[in-house]
Amino acid sequence: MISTKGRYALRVMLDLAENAKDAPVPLKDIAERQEISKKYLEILVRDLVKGKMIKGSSGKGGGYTLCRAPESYSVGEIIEQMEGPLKTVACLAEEAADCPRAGHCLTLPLWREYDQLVHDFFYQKKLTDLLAQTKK
Amino acid sequence: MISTKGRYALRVMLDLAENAKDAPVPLKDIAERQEISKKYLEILVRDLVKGKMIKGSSGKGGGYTLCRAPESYSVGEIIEQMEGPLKTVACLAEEAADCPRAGHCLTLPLWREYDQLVHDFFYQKKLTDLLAQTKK
DNA sequence: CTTTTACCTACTATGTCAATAGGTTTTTGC
DNA sequence: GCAAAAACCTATTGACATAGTAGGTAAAAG
Repeated sequence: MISTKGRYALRVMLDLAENAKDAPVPLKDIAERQEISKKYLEILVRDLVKGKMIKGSSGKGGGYTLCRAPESYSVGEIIEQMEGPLKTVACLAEEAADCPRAGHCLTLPLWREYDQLVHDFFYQKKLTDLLAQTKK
Repeated sequence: MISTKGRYALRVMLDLAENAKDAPVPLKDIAERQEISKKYLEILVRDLVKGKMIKGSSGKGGGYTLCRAPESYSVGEIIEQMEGPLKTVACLAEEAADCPRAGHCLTLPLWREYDQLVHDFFYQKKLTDLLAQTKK
């Protein structure tokens, strides 16, 4: 399950892409538009800043701006920034690399295939693909 | 993330498919082959029995047997039996059907598409598809 | 009537999620 | 230079799920 962290962060990114004219977008406005507690968004946004996906500027007239062009962000990288590696199954995480059953496990190929499917889906989807719907 | 419940249950089903000759397969044997605590497996197996996927018979010479032909079980139904509805995102669960943002949410179509992808993947995969690898 | 098996109830430690609360620093405009 | 507006920071909480463990009862066969 994709948690609110990832889902809200994606909405923040979309909101920034939509509402960035020239000035930074204050979190207060995003919170109101998205109907999400500003306090909670602060936490999420911090992770986005850490990941160099958005940039914050303090003070009056401040707010957040995207670091790159909207079409360059994949949904996958946003989700991974928020929730950690997009691993669908524990067997495929770093720590499980040494599973003694790996050689003959009947289910491992299935998880690999699934993991690949999910990864490809989210990394080929760009921020602008979601935005397109409104612009018509 | 798919939890151990779903993953272990799938392995139990595969073990049953592989080792069912004529007699029921005791859980003790499955636990040893799969290297999973028998005590924990008892809990998982209970859910499978409840879902009418396998049948248990008590007493000496007892054990578990599949209820249907192995090729008729999809991986999806096994996972859903163990972990509940295969919903990848809270927005798509029953309770969230009344989300006021649904009409103009930019992310909802993405989640729908993802959900469909996952659902199709797991429901088209049959138990026998995983088994095939050994039989060569 | 003993052994083997399934079946049942309860408990627990750990961790994550989804927030809330309250405060500090930075920047700009007046 | 000071007040307002914004980002930024630390800590805490309640609820829930996961991944088991423990100890027992019932049923069936030999």
